[in-house]
Amino acid sequence: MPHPLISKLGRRDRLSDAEQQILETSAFSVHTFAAGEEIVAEGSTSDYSCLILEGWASRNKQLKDGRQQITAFHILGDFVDLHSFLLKPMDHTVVAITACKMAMVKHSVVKEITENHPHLTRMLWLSTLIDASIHREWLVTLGRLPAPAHLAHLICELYLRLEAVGEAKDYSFVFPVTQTLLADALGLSTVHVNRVVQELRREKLISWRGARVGIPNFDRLKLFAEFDPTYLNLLVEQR
Amino acid sequence: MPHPLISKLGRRDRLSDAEQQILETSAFSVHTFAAGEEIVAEGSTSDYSCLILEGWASRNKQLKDGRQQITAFHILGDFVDLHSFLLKPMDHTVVAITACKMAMVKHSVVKEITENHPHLTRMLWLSTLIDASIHREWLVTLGRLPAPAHLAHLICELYLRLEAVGEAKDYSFVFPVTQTLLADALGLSTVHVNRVVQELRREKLISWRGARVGIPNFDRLKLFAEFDPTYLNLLVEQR
DNA sequence: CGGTGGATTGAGTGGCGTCAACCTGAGTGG
DNA sequence: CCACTCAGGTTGACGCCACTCAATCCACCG
Repeated sequence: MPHPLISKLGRRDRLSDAEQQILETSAFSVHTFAAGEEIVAEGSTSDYSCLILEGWASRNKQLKDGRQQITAFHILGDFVDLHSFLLKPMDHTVVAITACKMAMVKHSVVKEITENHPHLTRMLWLSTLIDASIHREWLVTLGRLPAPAHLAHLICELYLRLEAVGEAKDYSFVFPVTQTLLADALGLSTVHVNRVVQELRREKLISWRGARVGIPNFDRLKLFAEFDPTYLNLLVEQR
Repeated sequence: MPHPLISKLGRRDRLSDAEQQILETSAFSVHTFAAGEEIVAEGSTSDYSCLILEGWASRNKQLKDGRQQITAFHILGDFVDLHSFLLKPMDHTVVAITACKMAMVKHSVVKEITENHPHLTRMLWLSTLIDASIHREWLVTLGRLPAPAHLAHLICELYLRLEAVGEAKDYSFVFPVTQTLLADALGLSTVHVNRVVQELRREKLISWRGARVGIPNFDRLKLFAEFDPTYLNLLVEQR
């Protein structure tokens, strides 16, 4: 199987063989983390970044009273904390949602890429820009959409992102997130998330049994969520 | 006076004389925009980016019903849409809040920097990473803080950012934003913003007369807002 | 001196929070 | 094979934060 970051970036621009080669050999080791385990601590300064080979992770920011906000969900091929290459110290925690296999890449290797491989540098830069673009979309859905549309929007996004890396098809995917975590991502209470999930089920906008989410009619869900996939930059361009 | 982007980046790492020279000569022209004018349209694909030399701008995303969410405020030295260098098409609008003087930089110039000036490339990358870090902090304040703390947090952030580019001192700054715009940034209604502003005034956490905001006791405001400036990356580091 | 954008206020409503209980299914150990 | 545990999902009662609608006030300006 192809390297997940190569597939992910390859959806946005063509990578040369040499560039693919560099990415394939960039990791110095592969670590496994258990579900719930902290992968990167807030306030830490590391000299490597983590790329997901398997599993789901999230970026969390804690408040003083113990509540938290999830600012991103990450899946196969995501370079979760690539920004820690330049941003120090980390402004948030990275937590494994499921068991995760992560490729660890030294910052010195990233730095070497920026010194000698301008196009590949731009592609890595791009991947952090897409993260930022998703942050902006989340700001809109969090700030302005009612809770049901907000959840629907998140499901549209995750489906397309998963589909782009081959982890979803036929409008169905494995969603290993509890309603409690979902509440932290949507800025809601657990109780209200539960009611909103039931509403979407009742309206036949989604099905969700166990860990599997299904979307009976993607266009209807998109319309309901005012979802426009432009911000995911899923087009091949010269970059 | 020094070039504002040089001051901004210089707060995060040392720039060589050659790098400063490149930034100073990077603009192909300077444009002026009137207050309220659209600087960059959503959905457009331009071949240049804009750097603020004077004034305030915002990034806006519209909903179908005409409501909008502001995802960022930008001030002197901010490279507002540098990400459009790699991200196409634009996922949001850029609007002038006040009259704005903008330096226009061709993407071909940025690309040339990525080909030949790795450290400067990293510094430009850094500036987009700081934007993303601010987005994440906004997600937390929007999702989890009550409205008064949310507003207080925004005021702490803007004060420090303005102070870092010499546009604020002595805990006072010009804030040329109407309560309507503030509502769009905070994800609130105009009416409620008004009540929240009055609450902060009543509690003597801020003063706000005309366009000038004052902070009588920054530590109290920080505490009230749970504000921690780490995410602004205002420290000089090797990057 | 009327027009206009922005700030302010009041009344009524509803989305979402909190608290507290209860249900369900998967895993575990006797 | 069944009692027990426990995480996660579900439900009800009740209250508040923030919304909508609508009016009014104020400063500035042509």
